[in-house]
Amino acid sequence: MSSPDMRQIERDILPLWEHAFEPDPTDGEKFYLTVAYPYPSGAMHVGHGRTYIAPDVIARFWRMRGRTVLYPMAFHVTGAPVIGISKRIARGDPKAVSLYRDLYKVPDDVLAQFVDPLAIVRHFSEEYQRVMSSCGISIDWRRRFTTVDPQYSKFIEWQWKHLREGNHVLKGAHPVRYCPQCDNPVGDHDLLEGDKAEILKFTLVMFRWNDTFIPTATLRPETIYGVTNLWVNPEVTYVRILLDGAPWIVSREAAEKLSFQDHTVEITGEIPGTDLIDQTVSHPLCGDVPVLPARFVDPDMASGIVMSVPAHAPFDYIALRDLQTEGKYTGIEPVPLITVPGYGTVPAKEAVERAGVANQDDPRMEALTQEVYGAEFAHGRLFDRYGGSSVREARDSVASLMMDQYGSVPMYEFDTRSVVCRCGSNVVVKILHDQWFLQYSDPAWKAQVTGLIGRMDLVPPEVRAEFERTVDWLKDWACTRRVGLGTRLPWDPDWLIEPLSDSTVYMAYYTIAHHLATVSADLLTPEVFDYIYLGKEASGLPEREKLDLMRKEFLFWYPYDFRFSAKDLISNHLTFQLFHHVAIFPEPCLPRGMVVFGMGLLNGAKMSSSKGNVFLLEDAVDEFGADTVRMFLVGSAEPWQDFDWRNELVSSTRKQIDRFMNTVLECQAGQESAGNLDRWLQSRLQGHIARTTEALERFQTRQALQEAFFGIESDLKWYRRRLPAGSAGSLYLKELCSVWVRLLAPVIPFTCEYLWKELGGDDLVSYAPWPVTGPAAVDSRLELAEDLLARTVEDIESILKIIQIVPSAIAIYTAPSWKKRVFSAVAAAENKNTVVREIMKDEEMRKRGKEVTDTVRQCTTLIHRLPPQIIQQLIDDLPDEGAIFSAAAGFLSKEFSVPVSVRDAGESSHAKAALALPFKPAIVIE
RNA sequence: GCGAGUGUAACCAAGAGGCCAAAGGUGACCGACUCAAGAUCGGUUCUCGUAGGAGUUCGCAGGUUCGAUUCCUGCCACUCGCACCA
Repeated sequence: MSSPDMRQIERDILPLWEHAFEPDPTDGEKFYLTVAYPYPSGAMHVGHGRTYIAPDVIARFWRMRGRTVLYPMAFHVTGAPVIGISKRIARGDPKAVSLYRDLYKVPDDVLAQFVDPLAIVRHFSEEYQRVMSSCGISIDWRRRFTTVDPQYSKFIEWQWKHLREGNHVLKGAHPVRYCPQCDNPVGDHDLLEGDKAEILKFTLVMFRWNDTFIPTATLRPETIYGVTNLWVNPEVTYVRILLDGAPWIVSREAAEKLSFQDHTVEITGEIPGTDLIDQTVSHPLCGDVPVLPARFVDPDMASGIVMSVPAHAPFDYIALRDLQTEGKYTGIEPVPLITVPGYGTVPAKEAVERAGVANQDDPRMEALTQEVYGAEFAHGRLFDRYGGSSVREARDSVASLMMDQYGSVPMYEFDTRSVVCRCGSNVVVKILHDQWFLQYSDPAWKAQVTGLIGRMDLVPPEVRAEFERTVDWLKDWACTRRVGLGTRLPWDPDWLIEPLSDSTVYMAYYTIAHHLATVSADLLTPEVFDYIYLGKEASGLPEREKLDLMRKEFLFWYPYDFRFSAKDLISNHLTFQLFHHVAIFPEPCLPRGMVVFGMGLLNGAKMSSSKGNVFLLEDAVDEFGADTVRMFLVGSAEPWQDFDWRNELVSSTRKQIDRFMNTVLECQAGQESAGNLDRWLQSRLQGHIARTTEALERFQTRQALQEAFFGIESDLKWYRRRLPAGSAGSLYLKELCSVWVRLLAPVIPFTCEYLWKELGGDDLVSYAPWPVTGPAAVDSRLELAEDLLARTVEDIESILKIIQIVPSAIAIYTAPSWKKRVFSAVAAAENKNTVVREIMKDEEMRKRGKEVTDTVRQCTTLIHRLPPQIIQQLIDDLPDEGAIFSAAAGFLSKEFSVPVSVRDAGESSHAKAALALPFKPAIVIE
């Protein structure tokens, strides 16, 4: 191939950009965009590539439009994952070693250093910067930092001081999944089994048996009024314990679990379930009830003993019925306490009978329980004698009544069985103490965020609903950890600030990061940051000049204009950062907009490092070239849509870029002076410029490419087709190419930077002015004329295809002037029904009779089929079709290789000539 | 299960009441140029048709309308999130 080598171009261009994108404040307008910084624990794949390339296209676009653009990057290093990784590598875990050595291609000597977690992030942040640069991402690397830099920690301390002063940080207890073996809380990724298990909060209802408490666990404490008995499993041996000194009876499993939930537990003896059966127990809210046997009672569920409400719990009802069919306990009747629409007095009984369930071992019992509980929770009301409130309210109010007055305590339990840690032991629910929370549940704070969201520019607009839901749903967030990398909580240094909570306002840090790097962390007191970010004066501020500089720079950039992130972060990071911004920054510094991205697929399957289904970004750049990767990633789908990387599609993108480059280079050969055709090309170009600009203003990278790449390419195709044989086009093509190269520069900057030089540009295309439309260059009559010609060519082709004769001549008959008058009348008519009458008022027309009414009908159909925009143009000014076709007769002859004549249909007696209509000439092929 | 979103021809994807048999790209097929090509250029790509036309389509089933890919209802399938994890 004669075209220049892409990789060579990249090597030549990269040094020109090395310090090209390091903006300082100016007098002009700024554009500040940020993307969620990466956690550099592995190599970048093409999915990451798009996350940073799509914003780069936007950054480059605004830069060319004259804005001072800031696109910074840093590395999020906080948290526990790399610690786990380094442990696994140190242990020689084959999966981890293979992932890093084989997939991420880490050299052995570097891998050896990975026993230090910081070595991992250090290595991969270098990788990230190198690969991002090789993709042409226009980042200001001066501002790079990591979240464990001492200066950053000082910044976080300042942030948290404000959060605390704003009463957004609270201390409390919190139930977590906990592995007794590892002695640590466990997250989803630490689990072998049960990663979807949720923690449920049961109320332990304290029944009394002599001097001992028998706690029954329930999610529906309000049903206490309908308790008829307790259930114990006769096959289980329960234990007697002293819980915080009080005598209880629970299952052995429950005793262990309770010991993690804020209680001291001492096992003092055993008691077989059978010993409890037929005993009488009591509770102030339901009186004396007997203890009965039931097989369905699971000792590994909560306390292992349950209270029985046969009127409302299908399990209880059927277990009681099972006993009664054996003739036992026939004196017990269900005691209803809730009315619910759709059910009679005893809902559980009805549900069981409707389903025709035979006994308590029926597998459908689970679903029946859900059905009855669901209905009662949604629409049920307690009887008046129990307060008459809705089930929804009563559940909480009865629970707190029990807690306050009847010795109840909560017990946490998973909603699914078998939650197993990676280490193999069973996970329990543990109550962590002294845990700090960000109080996202605070209605006042929520309201501030909701208000902010309402004022923000969200792209695409569909995500607005999801943001609003998220704010609504957000509960308090446990924001401190015991293990991991990160900043210590300033007022409670035993705790580390959790990773999602130390990455919420760092966009403000970027604005001054390069200055902070030159300041000793010791000097960065909260007063210093208060001055820089909030303009608050304090006595004894150090390095006053530097601080003033930083204050000025912060005010120049802030607030950020757009934050970009993938859609999976809506429910945490993207929303958190809004909470933190409203808590700390004044109104003028609050975020302006967010753009939410779709996810990436590889050959139709989800990209996943652990499954090995990834394509590394660096490999992609090596194989296809940076511009190809860029164009594919932003051109195959809009940023918020999911995209699918397929190598064969990427290769064709590469060909498109080659084609573009060759075309631009060839266009330099045009020598003729510009003619009508060039004016047409120029006129069309104005539309492409306008639509490309509009698309990029809306972050529609794909749409922009459609216009700027394929739109212009297809015009050029028509242009060349129209050109006389042997012509290389006119001098105008150079001008067009100058515009074209600039329109594509944000997407394929390497190619365009190279071409810009070839076209004689002095400076970087990255800073060349974005093309603007020239209204004077628009010639809609010319465009209409070419449109007519193209439509006619299509018609001729379609006729030729069908009749399959070798033509010897083609005649084009343009519509006679009276038909033009009919057409205009029909097109402009508001009432299509009376238009015939209007036209017939004309003497001339009346003479033609039926011919006119036929023409009206044909015009109506034709008008219906043409775009309204063209109709408007035709109403304003019908083109001189005779002149258009005569001028193009040479072209048409060349196209179809036969003589082409142009005549007025009015002067022909040919039968087909009568079919001629304005904008749709009759065609006769012989 | 709950919340948000999506479903268009072989594939990706535009269209948001009549401009729609539905842009653009990819792939496939046919030609041209070539010793040759995965390179380039032109054409075709729902079905039927010897005159620019007709017929059947836009996840499925209903409904509103003179008219629906576009609006409403229900169903089905897929994607993301459901928390202490980046």
